[in-house]
Amino acid sequence: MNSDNETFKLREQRLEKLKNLEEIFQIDPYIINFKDSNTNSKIIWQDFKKNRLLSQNFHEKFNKLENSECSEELIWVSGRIHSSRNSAMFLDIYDDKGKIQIVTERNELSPDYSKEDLHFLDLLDKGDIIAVQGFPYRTPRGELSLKSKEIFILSKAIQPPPEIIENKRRRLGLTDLEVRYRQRYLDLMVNHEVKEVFKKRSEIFWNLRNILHEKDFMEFETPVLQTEAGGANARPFITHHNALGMDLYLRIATELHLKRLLVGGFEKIYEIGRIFRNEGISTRHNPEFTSIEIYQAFADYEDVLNLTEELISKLNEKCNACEKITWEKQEINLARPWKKITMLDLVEQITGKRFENCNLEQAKLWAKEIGLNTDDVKSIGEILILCFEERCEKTLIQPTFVLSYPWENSPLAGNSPEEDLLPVSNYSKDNLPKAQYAHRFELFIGGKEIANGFTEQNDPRRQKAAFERQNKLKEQGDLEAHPIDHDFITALEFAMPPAGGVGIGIDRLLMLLTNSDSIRDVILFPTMKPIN
RNA sequence: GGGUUAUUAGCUCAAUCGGUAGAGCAUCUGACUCUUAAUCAGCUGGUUGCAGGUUCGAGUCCUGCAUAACCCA
Repeated sequence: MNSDNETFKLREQRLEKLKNLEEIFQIDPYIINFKDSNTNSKIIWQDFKKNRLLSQNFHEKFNKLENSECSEELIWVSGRIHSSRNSAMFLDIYDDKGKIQIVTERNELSPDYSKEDLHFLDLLDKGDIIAVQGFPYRTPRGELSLKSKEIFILSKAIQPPPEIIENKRRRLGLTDLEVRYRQRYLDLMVNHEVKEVFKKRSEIFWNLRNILHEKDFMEFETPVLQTEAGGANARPFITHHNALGMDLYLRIATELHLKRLLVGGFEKIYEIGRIFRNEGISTRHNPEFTSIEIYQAFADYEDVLNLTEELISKLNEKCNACEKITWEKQEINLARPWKKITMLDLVEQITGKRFENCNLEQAKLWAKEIGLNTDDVKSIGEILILCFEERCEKTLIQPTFVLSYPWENSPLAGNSPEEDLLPVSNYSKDNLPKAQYAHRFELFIGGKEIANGFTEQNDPRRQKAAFERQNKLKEQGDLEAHPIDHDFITALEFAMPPAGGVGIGIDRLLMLLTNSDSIRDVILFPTMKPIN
């Protein structure tokens, strides 16, 4: 990352060793470069590929060896040198599954390993990737090791790795967050628990697909490049298509295309995909993140609510031993069934105000009593949402489904008000509909939104009205308001079956399941500003 | 967008009131065929994030910039 003298020197030292390997030992330190004429290297490489044992299998297979006992079976292992003790007599190498100690005996390696007062073992460095052929052997002190017969450098490290954690009490390893995120390979190389988090990430994706597959859901991919970015309220990224000579948006949701598939006749579908939202970066927000959206035809929000509960419970079973887990120092109990409460009741519980059977003036007065600014608010529903977001969300530590959202911020959900059928121009400040509730839920755990689902709006007239209302907000300067998607309205006009849909933020779910405080700890390469 | 804090050797960190830039580990050289944080001896290693300013003198004080973390909107 920098070009300091010391870094340069360490690099030069290693390049010198590399040169010695090449010139004195006639070894290519990147073994795949062997010449076709070099049959020896070719045979070694083929034999290694065929007979390599992973550390896990090595330990299982030879676990029975007694202290000082040496097996007669000749095997191959490989990995990165993490530590070298006693002039390379003991090398700890790590492969994907764990550690193997290599025991080398200088004098017993063939004469080829010593030339011109140089010993091959002295040209090995921490960070090098080597292959070792040898005999399984348990040292007198009791560590299962491999006694080397042949050692080959597969790939020489020109830069030293960061300090490797050997002992959690004393060594800190790589702690610089910037280096950990910018050069994640170093983080993975030396911080074993980081690797565990990302193994869990991979397993969760696998399990998610597996569970849905068993329920007859099909996975599809819909476009990332779109002429209108819809399906959510968020600012999109803009990109440019050269040949078409036009700007395109990166998607902010997968929703509207998946619902087109419901119109087409698929009944149980989902997409796991990358979503891009042009907003701030924080411990809970990365500009690109991964969501899963699931749609089920001839169903409603209750069906996908139950599916959500089942999915998250099962995923937790797969990666944690217990239903009681810890997140951000809070104990969270994922035992089912999870709490369900309407937004109206919840706001009443927390603030003592029930925003029902009242006019807008009264509602504003109550909101003011709670200490909320209602200057820009135009309806009771919006006040309710404000109270919920400002006063209630953070209190939802245990899994809670919040039900019945005001239609104002649910433009794609079913059960929109009758007034939606009126032309938009009929709305005026004094003629806004009273609060009415969409068939919608959001799941909160640890005070954070994890999932959002609803019965899908399938009335093209009401959907169009909702879009037009959003578009009006857009014209008034709301950058996150939903654009009108005429093509989607057309699709609805061909009739979409009643359906339930849910979206789950997978990165946040992973934060929960892996007890991570920052979204950057569950995303391999989080978005970072370039240096300079 | 606003506020707070941080940035010193390859790594992890010290440096009192503004007064010679320091340690451990790593690297390197050697000893030892011994280990598991191996050990022992020795040598290296610095434009203190960058650019200015104040001062006899700045790692330390001031201004700006860069990056990051945390908090707020």
